[in-house]
Order: sequence, then C-alpha cells, then structure tokens
Amino acid sequence: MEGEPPAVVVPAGRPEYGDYQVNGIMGAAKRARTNPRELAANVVDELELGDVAESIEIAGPGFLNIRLKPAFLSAQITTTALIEKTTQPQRVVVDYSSPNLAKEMHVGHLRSTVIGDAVARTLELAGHTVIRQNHIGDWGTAFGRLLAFLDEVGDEAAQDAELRDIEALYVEASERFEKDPAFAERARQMVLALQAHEPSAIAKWEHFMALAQQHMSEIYARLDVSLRSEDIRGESAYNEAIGPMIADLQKQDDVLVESDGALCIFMPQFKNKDGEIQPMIVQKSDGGYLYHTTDLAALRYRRDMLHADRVLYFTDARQILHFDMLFAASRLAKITDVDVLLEHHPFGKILDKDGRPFKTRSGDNVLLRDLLDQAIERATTLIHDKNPELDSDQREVVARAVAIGAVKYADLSKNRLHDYTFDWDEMLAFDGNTAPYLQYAYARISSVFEKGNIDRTQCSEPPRLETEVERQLAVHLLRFQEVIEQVVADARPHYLCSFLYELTVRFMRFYEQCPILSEEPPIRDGRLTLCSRTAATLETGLKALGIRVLARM
RNA sequence: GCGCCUGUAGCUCAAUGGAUAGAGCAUUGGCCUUCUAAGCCAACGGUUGAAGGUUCGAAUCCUUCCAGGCGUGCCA
Repeated sequence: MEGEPPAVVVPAGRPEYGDYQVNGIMGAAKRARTNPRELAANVVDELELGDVAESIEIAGPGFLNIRLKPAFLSAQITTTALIEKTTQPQRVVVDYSSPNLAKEMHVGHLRSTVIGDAVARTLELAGHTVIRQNHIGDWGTAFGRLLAFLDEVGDEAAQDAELRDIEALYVEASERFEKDPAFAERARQMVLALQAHEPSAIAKWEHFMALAQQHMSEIYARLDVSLRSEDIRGESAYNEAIGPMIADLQKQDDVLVESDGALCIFMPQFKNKDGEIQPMIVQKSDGGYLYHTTDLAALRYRRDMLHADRVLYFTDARQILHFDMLFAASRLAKITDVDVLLEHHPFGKILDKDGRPFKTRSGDNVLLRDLLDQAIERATTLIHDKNPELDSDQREVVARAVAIGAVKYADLSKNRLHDYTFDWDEMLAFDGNTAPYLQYAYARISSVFEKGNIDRTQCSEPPRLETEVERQLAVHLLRFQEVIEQVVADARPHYLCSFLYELTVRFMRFYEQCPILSEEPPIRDGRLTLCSRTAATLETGLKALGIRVLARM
C-alpha cells in the first residue's frame, strides 16, 4: 500500500464491522501527513475486490470494514485445500517431554509432553520436517544410587519392581545414601564404574533403562503422545561427544576460562547476586559435566548431524536463565550460527484449586499413571450417566478419548507462561472451551451423515450461505490455514484451541437454526458441504493437538 | 540486592498497538411431537494491581511503585 506500514488486515472485532477489518490506514496517513479518512477513501477507490467483497466501508477514524461475498466464501469452501503445505519447509528439532528416568513419570512432565507433542504435530501438518528429541535424564549420580540399591536388593526384586515403584525405589536408595556411609561409597563407585564404561555396571544400567523406557512408552501410548523409542536421545548419548567438544572450545580464544578449578564461559550480560559476571560452568572442578555441557553437546549434534533450521525446547519457566545462557554461549562459541533459530518455550506450574502446587494428599507428586486412571474413571462415570445406550465396549473407547482429550486440552487451551489450575470438573465439562464440547460437535456432525446415509468426503455442492449463521461459519472455516501458521510461528497451541472452540460455537448455532437433511437438494447439499468442511477441520485440528475425535459418544 | 515471569468479571481463561476489553463457569430467565438438549438463546457481571509517559489509538510499549512466583558458580 504505502510501502512500509503493514496493511494489517485482521478478522473483524465485531459482527457489525464486517468479516475483516483493515487497521493500517491511520498509521499510513500519519506518515504521509494526510487525513486518514481521505486516504481510506483513496484506498477504497484503488482496490479491486469486486469478486471478493460485497462491501467495503470506511468507519471510525479510518478503519475499513470488509464484508465478503457469499459466492466467494462458498467457492473457497468447496475448492480450497484444508491446509496448504508450506513452500519453505524447515527441519525443526522439537525437544520435549524429556523426563528424568530415575523417577516415575509424574504431573511435572505433563505440560512439556502435551504441549511439545501438539506443536510437533502442527509443524508436520504445516509441511515442516519435525525431528522429535526426547532428551531423557538417563545419566548422573541418581543412577549410581539406584543401581547400587538394586544390586543390594537383588535382581529378582528388581525384576519384580518393573518400575512400578520406581519412585519408592529412588526414595529408599536416597535414604540409604544419607544414612549408610558404606552404601554411599558403593553408589559413588557405581557412578565411576558407569563413567568408565565398566561392562557389569553398564549391563545393570541398560537393564534398568529398558524397564524405565518401557514404563515411559506405556504412558505415551495411553496419552496418545507421538514420541517413539527412536526419538530418545538422552544425556548419556552425548557422553562421548563432550570431550572433543571441550577440546574444540579450548582452541577458540577467550571462550573457555578456568575459574576455581572449573572451566567456564563468561558472558557479561549475565550477572550474579553480587553483580559479578555469572559463569556458565562447562566442566566442574572435579572433572564432571553439568546440564549446560550436555545441552551444548546436544545443540552441536542437532546442528551437525540433524541439520536443524530451528530448535524448540519445551520446559518449565525455571529454566529460562539456563536457556538464555545456553543460546548465548552457543553463538559465542560458534556452535550454532545466528540463522539457526533457537527458541525456549517455557510454561508455569500446575496448581490445585486452592492455588497450591498440584500434589497428592500426602504431598507427593501425582503420578501420570494415577492421573490417567482417574481421568478415565471420571469420564466413564460421566458417559454412563449421559448416554446409557452405549454398550460397554463403546463406552470404554469413548471414555478413553474423552478423558485423555480433556486432560490434554485443558493444558493446551491455556498455554501461558504463568501457572495453571488443574480442575477435573472444568476440563470434563461439556460446555465451554473443553475437549468434550468439541468432540461432541464432531459426533453430532457424524450423526447427520450417518442418518442421511451420506459419504462425508463426497460433498461438493457449494453452500448457499443465505443465513447469517451459515456465513459466520463459512468465514471462520476459511481461517484454519492462517491459525495453523500462527501456531507454527509462535509454538502456541492455544491459538488453535481458541479457533476450534469458536468454530464449534458457530457450528452449534448453525446446527440449531438450520435444518439439513429435511431441506430440498440444493440447500441440503450445500449445508452438508458446510458440515463436511467443519468435520474435516475439527478432525484435522484436534489431531494436530493430539486429541481423538469420535463418530459417536 | 540483582535478574526473569505473572497480575484482566466472584471463579477459570481469551484479546498480532486498533473501534464499545471478550468467552465459559456460577447466578437469573427462556427454547425439545423435528438431524445427539452432552445443546441453543438472553440477562447480570470490569477503574485490565497503582501512578505517570509514548502514540491518532495502550490490557499490550517505556518509567516508577505494589503484590505473588521463580532464578541467581560447580543439581536439572
């Protein structure tokens, strides 16, 4: 338009402002030192939107309100693809979930797992190449304690445990470590043996890892999380790479500096509590490595071996400083160039209804195993009450999809940096911005096609869009592409949740007001096209969030 | 102390610097001989923590406060 200032065309804030509004005129007029309403009038004269817009009105200080032609909307609905793949696909590494396997998976792992998975799926939907990386904690002092303890209780007990009580094992091992000097010494020896790759110690470690990963896989399967065993690349995977990396860093002047016996990177923008530069410790004074070191090595691997264009990390907000330092150090030490996008996407804690950290009554972490059990139990009861006609097999399938969807959606729909409140009743409600509400809409649509004995994929009659509710539904359906692109750009799935919720509200209005199957062919078939497009959008959108749809519920 | 994050309706949450700050829950009142009422419609509800500033326009950007959370050299 005027060159520099963006046109800023956005969906209209209110129905009376039309379908889309142009906000850029006032800014442009300011630069050009002209009257905004006059400029707006000139713009309207220049625009050729004859086939697209029904009306363009100048409003307020210089807004343009655009109302689209029903024929244009209708043609878009019938001819455009649901999602157009990007023409500039990137290789995107998504680092998420990443539990420490010394402990059983608990509610603290939920947000990273669920949000990261949704973003990974959405990136794929948009046409990017996603490389999932499950950077599990599988190395370090905790494993010395655990393995020394398992040694003591014997292999049989270890087998029996099957990681069911991994939490209890770890707690017990830690207690022994505190109280029993002889045991503590054996634990330390175990760590050394592991670091030296002593075969017997490694064998024990591998055995334990197999069990722990089995447990992890079961949780992912129940949660419908797309992480596979081939996505695992834990801390231990970078062991061999750290030595050479440090050697390379030492070749660069002024990167690694020794301080109190530790090898550090000093970056002036990071200050500690005394106002001095806070070092990023790459190698401890005892020769050991820290998470900074492993993350640097992982970043190097992701650039050199995975050829990443973009790397996303999903962790809680406490690690903000860590990632700020990691990214800065990575650039300083030329591990990644500035053209590799490094993004940390932090999130807050999960709280209970009273605003306290979400824990069990006894104050322990809520295990994901128990959380999912409870979700399914609650959903089963609910569905039994709401729809007693479902047989028990159907009920099980529905309860599972509803329960898992509810838990995930509750988190995804309010992806924010601050803490969020975990509330069973709210997430399992069938009204409001919840998974069950969206799933119910999908089931209703499916039911229409089933009643009419119609193949959803064969609908091609352009909708008439003669009523306002149909128009509103159509306008919204056409925004799917742009919303997916927003999620891709910002890694924030709640944009997609809001879009799907608003879509569902508009569909429900349409469904209440407009009869479908009882109409004469042209109207009926056009409305079926709207239903078909809505169902496809809901299905694709929810799938991108990692949530299942149900033909019946 | 310093740094980062958060503060929006009674509650849970939205809002690319745009018009009169929106939803749901809760409360109150309507709508089922018709495609799933697990739904729809309506009413009620606000000094966006406070005060300044920038801007044609601020919940959003800047400054200073207030409140809460987190981090701050060998844990992750």
